[in-house]
Amino acid sequence: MSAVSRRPKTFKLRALHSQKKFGVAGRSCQEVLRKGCLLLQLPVPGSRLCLYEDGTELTGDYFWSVPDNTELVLLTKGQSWQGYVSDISSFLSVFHKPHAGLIQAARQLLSDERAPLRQKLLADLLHTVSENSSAETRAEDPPWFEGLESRFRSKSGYLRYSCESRIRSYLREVSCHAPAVGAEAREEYVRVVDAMGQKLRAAQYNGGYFDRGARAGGRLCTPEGWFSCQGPFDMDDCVSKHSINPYGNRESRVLFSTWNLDHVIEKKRTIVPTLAEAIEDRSGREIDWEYFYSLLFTSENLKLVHIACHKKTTHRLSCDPSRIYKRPTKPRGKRATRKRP
DNA sequence: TTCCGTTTAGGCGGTTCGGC
DNA sequence: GCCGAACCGCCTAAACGGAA
Repeated sequence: MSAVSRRPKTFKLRALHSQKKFGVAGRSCQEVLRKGCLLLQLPVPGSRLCLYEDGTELTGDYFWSVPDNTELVLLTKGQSWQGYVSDISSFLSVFHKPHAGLIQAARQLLSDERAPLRQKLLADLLHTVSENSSAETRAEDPPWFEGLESRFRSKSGYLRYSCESRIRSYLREVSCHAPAVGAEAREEYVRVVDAMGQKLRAAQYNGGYFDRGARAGGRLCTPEGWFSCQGPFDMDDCVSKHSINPYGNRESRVLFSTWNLDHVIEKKRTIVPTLAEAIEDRSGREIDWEYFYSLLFTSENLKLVHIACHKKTTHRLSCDPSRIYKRPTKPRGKRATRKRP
């Protein structure tokens, strides 16, 4: 059947970033394009049609295979359209620096909304855009400090404290294990714990992990205070892309306390018993306590995870046996020889 | 008195293990 | 298989004690 004898194909046509749609019919791509340009008052040279759904360009071959009333976008020279993705992207860009009127409009929508899904989306949206993460002091953002002791005067200071507090509790737990260590090894165990304690104090209990003002590499967040979930202990990444900015508002601050610093190699089941056993069996060798320090207190073995990514099952991971004891230093005067692999 | 570091008590939710 | 106890993984708020 020739194109001339066929019934015209119908489309819903719109210009880029316009919500207004027009019905257009035609027997060829060129005819629809010509009519569309006339209707939308756009130049025909350089213009083209593509599917609203996914941005596929409508060509002559493809013309008759699309269903009637397919939605099209008319693009002029230099314009592009990737489908729904483009809509979501422009929607998000509006919220990057939201206008007060937009927040007001969203609040109004939420107050009238009854559908749970839309309520949830609007509430989440408002929660996110009403953050005041750039504020740092109590004077700049009093609601953020609600319920906190008066001694906390800055957000970074409080979050630093919160991290220090977590790390200190790890040290305490290691220390509490001393009575379980054999009498002969106990003294050495206490000495090792003391050494780790000194190093921790010098590092200010690694409180910088939660401090957005800490140097890059020493913190787990962006300079704005955004933390991303590092995923369960047995995965490289967080599939759900969890993220949070506890500096934003009080609710985020409270919610952040449910995030965990998860030991990849477990503290109580593995690291502490391994350390105790290594000290008991050391027979003259020197414990590499800095290796245990890195496992217990540093991001080398700690993952910041959303509560849903915190797996409480046994991790079944063990310490690296080659790093438990310090390597003996080679005697002076003899040149070290290297074994070929 | 205030500040600050540390300890204690308690909460939640998970797994493991042994008795029935 | 079910149930409860014990244990483990985290966390916070409140209390405590020493220093400024």
